[in-house]
Amino acid sequence: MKKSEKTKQKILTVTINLIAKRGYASTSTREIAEQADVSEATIFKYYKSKDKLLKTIVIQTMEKLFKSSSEKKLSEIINKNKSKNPEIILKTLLEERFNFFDEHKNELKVIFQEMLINKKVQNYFKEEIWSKMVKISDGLFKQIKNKCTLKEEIDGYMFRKTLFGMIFFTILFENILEDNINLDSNKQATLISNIIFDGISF
Amino acid sequence: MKKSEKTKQKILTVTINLIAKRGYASTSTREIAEQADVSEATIFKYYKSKDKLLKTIVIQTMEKLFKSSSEKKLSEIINKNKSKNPEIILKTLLEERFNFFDEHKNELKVIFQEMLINKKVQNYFKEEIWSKMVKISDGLFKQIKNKCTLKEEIDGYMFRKTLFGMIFFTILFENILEDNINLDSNKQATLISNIIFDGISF
Amino acid sequence: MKKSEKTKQKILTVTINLIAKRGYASTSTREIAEQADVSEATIFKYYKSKDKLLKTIVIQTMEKLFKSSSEKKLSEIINKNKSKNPEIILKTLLEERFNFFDEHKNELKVIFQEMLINKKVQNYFKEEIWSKMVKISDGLFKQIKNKCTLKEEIDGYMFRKTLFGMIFFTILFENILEDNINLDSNKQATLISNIIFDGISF
Amino acid sequence: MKKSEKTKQKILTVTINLIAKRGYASTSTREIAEQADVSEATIFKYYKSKDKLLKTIVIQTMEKLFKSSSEKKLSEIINKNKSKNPEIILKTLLEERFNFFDEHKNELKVIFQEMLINKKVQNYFKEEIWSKMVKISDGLFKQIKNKCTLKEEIDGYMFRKTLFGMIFFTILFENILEDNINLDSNKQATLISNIIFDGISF
DNA sequence: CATGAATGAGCTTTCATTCAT
DNA sequence: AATGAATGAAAGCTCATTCAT
Repeated sequence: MKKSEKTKQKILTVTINLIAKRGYASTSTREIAEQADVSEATIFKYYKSKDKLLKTIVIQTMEKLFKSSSEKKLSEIINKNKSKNPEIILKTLLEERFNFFDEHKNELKVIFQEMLINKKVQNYFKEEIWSKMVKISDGLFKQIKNKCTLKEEIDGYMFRKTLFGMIFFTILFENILEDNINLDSNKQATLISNIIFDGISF
Repeated sequence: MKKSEKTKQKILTVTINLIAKRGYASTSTREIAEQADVSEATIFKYYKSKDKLLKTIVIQTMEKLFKSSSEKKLSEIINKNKSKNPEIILKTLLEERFNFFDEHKNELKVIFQEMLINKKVQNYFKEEIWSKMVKISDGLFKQIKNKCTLKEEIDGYMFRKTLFGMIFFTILFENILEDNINLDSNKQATLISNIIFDGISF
Repeated sequence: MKKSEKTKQKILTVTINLIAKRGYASTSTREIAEQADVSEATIFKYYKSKDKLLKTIVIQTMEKLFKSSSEKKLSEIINKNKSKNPEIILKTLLEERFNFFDEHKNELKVIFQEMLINKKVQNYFKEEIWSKMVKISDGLFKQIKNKCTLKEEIDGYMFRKTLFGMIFFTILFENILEDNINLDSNKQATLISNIIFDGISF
Repeated sequence: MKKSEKTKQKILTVTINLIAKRGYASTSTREIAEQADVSEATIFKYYKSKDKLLKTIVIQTMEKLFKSSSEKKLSEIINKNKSKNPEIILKTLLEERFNFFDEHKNELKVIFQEMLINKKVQNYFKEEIWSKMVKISDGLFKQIKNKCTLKEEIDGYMFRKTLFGMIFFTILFENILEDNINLDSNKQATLISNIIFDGISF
C-alpha cells in the first residue's frame, strides 16, 4: 500500500472506532487527528469535510454489506440450498452474516447510530441496504411458506422484525447489557433460526 | 400547575423531542431555548447544565418505566394470570408495555440513543432497568418451562434476545425503515407472543 | 435597628468579606445573595447596582477613616503632644490607626485592591484620603524638622513612603506572606516609629 | 524569532498590560484578542485556558525575578562587597532591583494584584519568591548586625517589613498616588538604604 | 418588604475548516 | 505528501439586572 493510502486508511479506522464509542457529533477532528497521528489539515486534505468522512465510512460499509464476495455468497447460499430445508438455509445465511458482523461491528455501530438521527443515512440505508434485506428475507419467507403451513397472521413484516430485531440487538446492545456471552457465529445462527422456526417451545 | 413548573416542563418536552430527532450532542441549548420560547439563561436556571438536563430526562423516563402504576401493573398481570397459559401472560404484558412505549416513544429514543455512547446511561440502564427486565423475563421463562417442553438449547438469554430485540427494533428503527405500519398494541402483542411460542410455522 | 436596616447591613458585610477574599470582579451578586440569605432582587432594591454597592463600601470606609471620632482623635493627639518628642506623637498616632486597621482590615483590603485597577476609586482615594494623609504626615515631618537635624535628602515624600509603605504592607501582604505574627498595635507602633527615627542601627 | 513565537509573545505582552490595568477577572479574552490582533481561538491554541495564560505570566515573571543573570547578580553583589559597609551592599542591591522593577512593572503588578485574591499565586509566590527574598534579607541583616550595634527589638522581620514595604509601595501605589516623581534607581536606592540605616534623623 | 421568574449581553472555550508553505 | 498557523462561528454557561407580584 502507498504511504498516502496508508494514512487515509488509518484516519478511517481511527474515526470508525471513535464514532462507535462516542458518536459522530461528539467526535472532534482534533481527536481523530491525535489518535491517527496526523495533523487535522491532513484529514481535510483527504476527506474534504467531517461530513464527507462520515459519508465515506457509511457508504464503504454499506457497500461491503452486499458487495462482491458478500452478495455472491448470499445468493450462492440461497441457490445451492434451494432444495433443502429452509431452516438450514436461514441458519447458513445467518452464520455467514454473523461472521461479517463480528469483523465489522464498529462500522455497523456507526451506521446504526447515525441512522437514528441522520436523514441522509436513513434514506441511504433504506434504499441501498434495507430494500435488499427485505428482498432476501421475503424470498426466504416465500420458500418457507411453500414448505410449511404458516399461521395466517404471520407475514413477511413480522418475519423481518423477529429476524432483524435479534440481529440489531446483537450488534448494538448485547455487549452493553449482557455479560459473559460466548456464542460463536454458528451457535448464534443455529439458535436464532431454531427460534424462528419453532418458537421456544416444541 | 405553577408558572415555573410549566416552564420547566416545556423545556423538558422540547428537549426530548429535539434530542430524539437530532441526538443529544447535535442539539444546542440555543435551539432548545428558541423552541421552548424561553431564554437560554432560563434553561440553565432550572437544569444547571446541559448534561443535567439530559440526566433529568433519562432518570425521569427510567423511573416511569417501572414505577408506581407501571410496576404494579406488571406484577398484577403476572400474578392474576399465574394459572393461565403463559402465552396469554406474555401477550397481556406486551400489550400493556406497547401502550406505554407509544406514549413515550421519544423519551425512550433518547435513552436508547444515549445508551449507545454514554457510559453513565449504560450503567444506569443496566442496573436500574435491564436488571428488572431480566427478572421479569426470567420469571416468565420459568413459568413457560413448567408448562411446556422446551428445546434444551433455548435459555433465558435467547428468550430475552428474541423478545427485547423485537421491542427495541420497534421503538428505534421501525418508523424509519418500514412504511405504512398500522398495528395497534393489541395486534403487536399477539403477533410477538405468537412467534415466540410457536415460531412462525406450525 | 429596623429589619430593613439589618438586611442592608448584612448585605454590606457579606459583600466586604467576599470582595476582600475574591476581588470585586470575581464576586457575583448571586454569591452575595446566597451568603447574605436574601434574594438577588433584594440587593438591587437597596443598592441599585453592583457598582453602587462597591461605591457604598468604598465611601463608607473612607469616611470612617477620617471622620468624626477618627479625625478628631488624630488632631487631638497631634495637638496634645505638640510639645513632646515627635517620635512619641508618631507612635501614638500609629497605635490609634493600627487599632482602626485591625477592626476594618477587610474593608481596607477592598479599597486597596480596587485602587489598583479602578480609576474612580483611585481619584476618590487620592483626593479624599491621601491628601489628608499627606497633610498629617507633612505636619509631623515639619515638627520633626524643627526638633532634629535631618539629612538633607530626606523630604516629606520619603517620609511618607517609609511610613505608608509599612502600613500598606501590613494591611495587604503581611497575613499572606508572614507566619506567626503576633504583634499588638502598641508594639507595631513602637517598632515602626523607632525605625523611622533611628533606622535599624544606633 | 519564529512567527508563532512572535504571536505567542504578543499575546503575552498585551495580556500583561491589560491585566495590570484592569485586573485579571475584568480582562476578557475578547479584548486580549482584539488588542493583540489575533483571534480568540489563537489565544486558546497557545495557552489552553485563560487561567493558564495567567499562570504563564506569573511563573515566567517569578522565574525572571531570581533566575540566571538575576540571581547571579544578586549573590555577586553580596559577595563582592562582603568587606564593605552593609549600607553600600544594600544600596547596590536595591539599585539593581529597581532597574529590574522598572522594566517589569506591569508583570509585577499582575503578580501582586493576583496575590491578593488567588491562593495558588499566594502559595507560589511565598514558596518560590518570598522565601528567597527572606533569605537574602536575613543574610544582609546578619552582616549589619556584625558591624553595627542594633536596637534589640529590631529583628529580621521588621527589617523586611521596612524594606519590602517601601518596595511594594513603589511598585503598586506610587504611580497612582504621587505626582511628579522623578527619582532614578540610583537615587531611590540611596535614599532607602539611608533611611533604613539611620532613620530619617541623624 | 421581599422575591420568584426571567433575560440580554457577555463570557470562556471548542469546533470544523482554510491556506501558505 | 503533510502540516503549522490561524480563524469565524457557534457552543455551553454566567452575569448583573428588571419587574410583576
